[in-house]
Amino acid sequence: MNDGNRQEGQEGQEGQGDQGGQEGATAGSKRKDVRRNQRTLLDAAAAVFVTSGVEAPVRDIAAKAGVGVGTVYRHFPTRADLVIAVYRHQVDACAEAGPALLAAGPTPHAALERWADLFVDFLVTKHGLAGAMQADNAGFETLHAYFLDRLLPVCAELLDAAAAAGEIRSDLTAYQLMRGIGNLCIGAEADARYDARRLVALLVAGLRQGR
Amino acid sequence: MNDGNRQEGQEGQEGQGDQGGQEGATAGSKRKDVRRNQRTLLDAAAAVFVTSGVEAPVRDIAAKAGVGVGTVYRHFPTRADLVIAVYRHQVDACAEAGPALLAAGPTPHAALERWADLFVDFLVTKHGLAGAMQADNAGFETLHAYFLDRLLPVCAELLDAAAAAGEIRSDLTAYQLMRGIGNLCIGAEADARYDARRLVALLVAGLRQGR
DNA sequence: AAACGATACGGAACGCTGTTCCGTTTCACA
DNA sequence: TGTGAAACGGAACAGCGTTCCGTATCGTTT
Repeated sequence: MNDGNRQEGQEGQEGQGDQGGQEGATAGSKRKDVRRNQRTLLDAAAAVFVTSGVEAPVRDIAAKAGVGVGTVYRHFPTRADLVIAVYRHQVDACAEAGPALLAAGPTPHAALERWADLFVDFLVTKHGLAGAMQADNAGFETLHAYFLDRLLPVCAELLDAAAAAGEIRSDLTAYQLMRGIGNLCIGAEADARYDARRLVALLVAGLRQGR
Repeated sequence: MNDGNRQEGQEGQEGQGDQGGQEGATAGSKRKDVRRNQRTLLDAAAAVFVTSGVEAPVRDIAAKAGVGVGTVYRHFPTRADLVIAVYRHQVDACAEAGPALLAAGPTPHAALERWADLFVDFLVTKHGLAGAMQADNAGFETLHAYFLDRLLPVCAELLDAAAAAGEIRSDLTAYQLMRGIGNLCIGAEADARYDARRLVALLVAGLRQGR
């Protein structure tokens, strides 16, 4: 689970459905230079995110890609759009893992535990992503919205299943749980003394109390 | 290297002990204007923190106090020192509440729950404090260190007592719990759908599992 | 009281951000 | 091959934290 990103699949994202909509600028262009820059930019961003975190200066990404900053903003109107584009399929994979775990796991609560671990692993391996995903983070609202759109239904499904099975108390919203998990992951990659995974496990365990 | 020559020898009180640290830089000055500005600055900062959060621009604080930015930095070498000075008393109160709750509460775990509530209430009512307290937050290391210095022993005491009483698992460090609580409070004040107190309670409840 | 030396003062200036703007270049199509 | 539309680069703008330094003020000394 180390590398993860790379361009793997960026070229594959044909962008047919694209419910997010913000991808309009970078869909299928007639011009070759546009497509090339788009791809170069995504590769450069992925590389810079790994070394400098998702809050790396836009100029760094532009430099790494060998383009001007204007080009970055033309392709990705906001930094969040760039982050989304880079991590889109990993988020999707996380979303798709939900139902699979629910079907496979011994109990809904076990599935929830595993799904949480998956989500945590994703967040902590992307330098600064958890922090950037914060709701109040100016300029990253789109990122926050994307995570919610994609993962909230999955989280709700797991939560509902566990509640229906009588395993957990049913009065915590999926939104609260998602934010709790996301918050617990903030800064985890920079602090060896802190184990986000552990705390998230504790939180999920806490859901069982007084079921 | 560039020409960033510092001239030392101005701040004469560096070796002065002052460990627990009253006010950081400017304790008892001979000059009247110094003391006056110090006070004005603290009042202004407190007011601005309430309205704009602890990450408010230094210029705003200076303007509110009617002084130049240079004055702010002379009194409080870093923004974190200003934040610490403003909230010191409340942090101290929180630290002192720990042993009191332990003595009063029915069980150590109940005391831990109440203390966590106290800490959460403090954090969420100070706009942005939880985020600023983050370890990786550049320029706020001092703040992080102060919270740790002050509250970690208290948290450890509560945790140890609960563990000794057999109420909780004993393999979570006080540091991890503190960071977990702090993290869960991030952005709580800006999001009505999110209830940090609730999630922290869940986390603390999770400590009981498998005791 | 007046002059003096120390030091605090204000705010311009610096370096670093994200973002916008626009003159110039490149591309696809005719 | 010509041409117009679109993308390009990067200078420019705005806003941040922080530093620097000439000037103003203070407490002391004569």
